[in-house]
Amino acid sequence: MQRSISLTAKRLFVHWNLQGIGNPPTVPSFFNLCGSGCWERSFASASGDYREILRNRLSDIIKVDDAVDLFGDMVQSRPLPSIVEFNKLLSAVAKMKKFELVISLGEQMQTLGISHDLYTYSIFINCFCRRSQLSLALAVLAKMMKLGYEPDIVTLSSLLNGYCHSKRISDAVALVDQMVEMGYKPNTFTFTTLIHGLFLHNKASEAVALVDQMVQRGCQPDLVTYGAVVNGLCKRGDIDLALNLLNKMEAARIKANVVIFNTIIDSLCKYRHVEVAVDLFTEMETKGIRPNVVTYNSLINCLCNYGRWSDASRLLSDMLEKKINPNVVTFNALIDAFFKEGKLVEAEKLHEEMIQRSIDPDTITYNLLINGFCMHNRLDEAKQMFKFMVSKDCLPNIQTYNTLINGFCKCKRVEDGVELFREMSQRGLVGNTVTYTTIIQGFFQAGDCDSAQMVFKQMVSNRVPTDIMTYSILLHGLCSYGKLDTALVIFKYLQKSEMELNIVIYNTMIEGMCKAGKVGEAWDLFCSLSIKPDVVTYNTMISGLCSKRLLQEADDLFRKMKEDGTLPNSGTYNTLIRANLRDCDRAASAELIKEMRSSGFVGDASIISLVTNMLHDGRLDKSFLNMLS
DNA sequence: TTAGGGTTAG
Repeated sequence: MQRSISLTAKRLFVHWNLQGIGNPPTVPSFFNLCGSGCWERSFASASGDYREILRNRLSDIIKVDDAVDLFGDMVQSRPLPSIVEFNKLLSAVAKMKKFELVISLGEQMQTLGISHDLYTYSIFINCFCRRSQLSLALAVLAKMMKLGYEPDIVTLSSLLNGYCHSKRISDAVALVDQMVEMGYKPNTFTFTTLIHGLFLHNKASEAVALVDQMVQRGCQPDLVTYGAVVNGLCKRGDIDLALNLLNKMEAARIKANVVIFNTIIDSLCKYRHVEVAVDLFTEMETKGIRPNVVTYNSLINCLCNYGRWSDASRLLSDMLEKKINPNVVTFNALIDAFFKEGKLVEAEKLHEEMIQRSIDPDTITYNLLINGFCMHNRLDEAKQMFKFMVSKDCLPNIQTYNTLINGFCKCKRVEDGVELFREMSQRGLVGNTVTYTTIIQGFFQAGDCDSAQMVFKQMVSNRVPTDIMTYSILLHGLCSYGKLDTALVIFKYLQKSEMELNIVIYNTMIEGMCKAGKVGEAWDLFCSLSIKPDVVTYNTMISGLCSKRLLQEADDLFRKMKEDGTLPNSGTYNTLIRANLRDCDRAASAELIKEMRSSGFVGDASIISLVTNMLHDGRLDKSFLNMLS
């Protein structure tokens, strides 16, 4: 028996070496064995009372501080508690996800000469794996095996988790196969870990297939397995598959819990299937699963986003009736919704109500309030709220500053925005892509092209990542200030880069070229588009052609646009009508006006004044004006 | 005594 175990261990090493891991790294010093056996004093001599107290304290650990205190007492008590008690403590800390603390306590144990056992090592391996320190986990495993401890299915499942979290999904899959070959029997933990890993690496179909394979391999998926799969599917928007799983669970007599329902309901909300979400909400109640505050928050938020106020308010009362207390998330969703509806007073009242209900507003609450005021150009109130936030010891984060900076920039107060940027940096917050992009836009809007370009240069030299928004704002700014050549240099660089260009960028360049009179170049770019033009692209190009009096070409493009399924808008018609009027083509103009009117659009101010002028000098007759109104 | 998943707000 003993012989077969050590043989297995050896094969395991061969396996890892074959996988190219090489020799496991050196074990951290604290894992070196010292004084083995000498601390293996049992609790036999300790009084029953003491053991009872220790057992109670171990099972009562709720906070990290409790655990640390208990550890201090344990290492001081004589005789020392057994390794079993220490393991229980470490396990409790690991469950709080304080993996670093677990490692540090292990280090202290080693210093004190308390040696580890298989369970202790398994806990460490788990901690290193959860922290994505796979090499350290492997080092502990190597040490452990050197000491004669054979990894069990738990140890290996932890390690599997490490592979899954370390971009080594194919190695993870291979590890499970290897485990089977070596006589380990994968259980629900093993499979669930791998399924979760597959989702993490975007291998959803493999993950779903593995659920069925589990059954074939004599392993029934449990609630946790289904939870992992439902979550993975919902995140990708595969909600139908997630709903199918609910049925599968029912068939397997596994009762879904509220979190699983919440996950699906929230996805349904996000993917705009509100009615299905509400139905599922009713269904869970009939199935005896009580919705909680999260369920209500998802639905209320979604209904508010759709402007379905009465439905949202009905749910809110329903929630209160059922004695489910709204929390900070509920209030945040409502505050946001009120601001978006322009109900500033109501939003502020909600903030007051939170305080009355002793629900502490958090950073998100303040960010929403600040953003709400900024959206409605109430900069002073926004700034006041910012000060209030700071006075309440709620630390502003990068988003708080970005919101305020954006508010000031939109009001053409870019200098105030820059001042905030300085303040932010003094607080140790580093500007991100949004911060720089906002300020670049602010300078352009304030007419300061040079400063905008300077900020962009600074952004690049500070290695702040640029994104598609940065470039659309930069190119748009440069083009509108007549710096087409500079814009072209950047645009050509972008075309060669990895960045996936969107239609907005192309629209900007086509517009810039047309405005600079280079309609031919714009046309070439338009013809070379590898993505679908949108209504703005067509309008810009049509307008460019019209500016060169290429009315036939503009009309051809107008037809092509409709053939391609792009609906013309008010801008399309107005551009074409204006051009045809200027060209004195009354018949074409009249035709277009008719079509425009039947599509529900009207002539804009420039058309009206153009027609009026033409009436005065006799180029048009009165019937034209009648057609327009 | 060791291992697995998951929900809400900007």
